[in-house]
Amino acid sequence: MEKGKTEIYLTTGEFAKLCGVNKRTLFHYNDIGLLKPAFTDEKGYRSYSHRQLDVFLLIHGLKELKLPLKDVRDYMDHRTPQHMIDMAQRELPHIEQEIEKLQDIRRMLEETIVLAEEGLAAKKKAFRLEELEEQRLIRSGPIADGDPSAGYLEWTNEFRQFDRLTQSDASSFIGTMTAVEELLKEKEPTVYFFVKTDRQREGLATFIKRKGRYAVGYHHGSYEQLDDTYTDMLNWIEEQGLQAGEFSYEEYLIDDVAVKEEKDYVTRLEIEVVSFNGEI
Amino acid sequence: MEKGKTEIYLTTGEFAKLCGVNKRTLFHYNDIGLLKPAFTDEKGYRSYSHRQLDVFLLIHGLKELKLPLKDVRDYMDHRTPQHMIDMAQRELPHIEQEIEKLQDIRRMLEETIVLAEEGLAAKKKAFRLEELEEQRLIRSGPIADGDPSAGYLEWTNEFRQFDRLTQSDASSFIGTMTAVEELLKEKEPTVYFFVKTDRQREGLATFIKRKGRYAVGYHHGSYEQLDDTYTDMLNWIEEQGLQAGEFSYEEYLIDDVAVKEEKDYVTRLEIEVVSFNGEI
DNA sequence: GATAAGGTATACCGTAACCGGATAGTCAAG
DNA sequence: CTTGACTATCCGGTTACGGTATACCTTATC
Repeated sequence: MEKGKTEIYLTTGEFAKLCGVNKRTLFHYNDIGLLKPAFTDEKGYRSYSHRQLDVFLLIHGLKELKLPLKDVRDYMDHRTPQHMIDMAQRELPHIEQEIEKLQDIRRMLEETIVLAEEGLAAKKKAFRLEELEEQRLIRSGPIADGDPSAGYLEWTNEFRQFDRLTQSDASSFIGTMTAVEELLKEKEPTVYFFVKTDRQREGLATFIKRKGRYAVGYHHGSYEQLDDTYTDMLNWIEEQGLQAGEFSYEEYLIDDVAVKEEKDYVTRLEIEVVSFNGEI
Repeated sequence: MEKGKTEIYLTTGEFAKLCGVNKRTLFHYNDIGLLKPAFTDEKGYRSYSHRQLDVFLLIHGLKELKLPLKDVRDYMDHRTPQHMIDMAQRELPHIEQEIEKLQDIRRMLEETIVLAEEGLAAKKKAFRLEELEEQRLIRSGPIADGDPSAGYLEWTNEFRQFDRLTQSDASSFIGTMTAVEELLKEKEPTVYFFVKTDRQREGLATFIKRKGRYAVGYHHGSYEQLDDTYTDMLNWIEEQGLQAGEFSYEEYLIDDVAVKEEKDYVTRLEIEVVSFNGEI
């Protein structure tokens, strides 16, 4: 029909299949003036050129990068090779961001699995000693009793602000630590929030959790009863001829994320331990 | 207030900021029963627990993986540690897929830039000789004159089907090749579509574009006039005391994707070249 | 050449996942 | 005790589609 070069024309259905989308999507793109068929015959039947696949793929890719179709259309309306180059160079960094976001999600899911598995395997009141490695923590300031949310918000703001600049390898899950001597006092103990991290971070308060022996146990159920398990653990430490060290740590293995009821929560407790002679 | 462990409560605005989303999103999640504040006071004021951030991040992450919120809610309604583990393990492969999709888009944008830049730099009718490396192509069958779309559709179907299994390092852009001897005949020449690839692929017809000397030139404008440029190029080859080889190749540097009008298209033409004695 | 199967365009309505604005109530600081 | 900044609720709007009904068109088949 055409005298020029090979041009292949497809019906809406064929082209939609080629693009891997619903036919309605192509109608929609036509309606908003984003991608029109190469031509439409007198009966209203549309014909897309095979070359328009590239255009569709570009649109589809930009949409994947969260560009609103309106913006894509604005580009398409004024497209020139230079605009194209500029736009592509503007968008390339967004791809990296999106990939890093996905990697964060992957880390979260992987960690969630690990925590949930440890929680499922946790035996009640079975305390033990473990040699733990040094661990770098990003730690909040002490959470005051009066207005705890102020300190928390301040810390998370700092933290997440930082997090958005330099991509984090930090765990997404928050734990808490407490001075052991405050654990069983009448008044509320001073606690610190932390997340684990691998790297040193300039400008964020980090804290080194000491390498050494820890008593490890699991608390099952509501956080209200944590004190009981702490008491049991401290007694157990004494029975072993040992002495509690400076800090205790809590990690929430199974919580809101994995179960609905508080009674099913599982929390991992660690208490630093020293021998009676005071050595670590 | 609470006698148990440190629990921090935040207003909707604070929690929204912590989550990095609009406050309305939290209302929405409440409305659809996905994430409810830890409690609501008698005046309707909501309080979210700081621990609910994890729940929000899980929801947000799953949404990023294109899981409908309805499905997320179904999970949340029946969450158990085992369901959580199963779900996370189901979703992890999707993350890889999403990442690969983004990498495909990156390749497309990068290639688009390269092509557009070459197109912008292309001088009209300035032919030259280039030594080109061997290039592996995934090539369609000959596109018949009678019903060209049949062959094209068959090929792209094979190709894209294959593409979805083994992740491609193929270029997204399609070129064409033609036997030189058919170029200037009266009837339509037989053309083949191709995409460049690096790897060998079992089960897909590949073709090796020969290493060697090529005459290279650019055609500006509509594809209807390609014949003219081909004629000029073939004449030029003769003037150089050379002879055209077996195949010619077309790559579309600037087309629909980068400009609106056919007159601004730029196409790169390559014609295989041999010396008069018949050597390559 | 009639028919049936399947494909097409138009029109209208519905959906998911929000966002914005108006209104009215609430709270904290000076 | 007022002022400014927050809060909840209600209503409607937005984006990017998807479903369905209707009527028309095309192709393969008998």
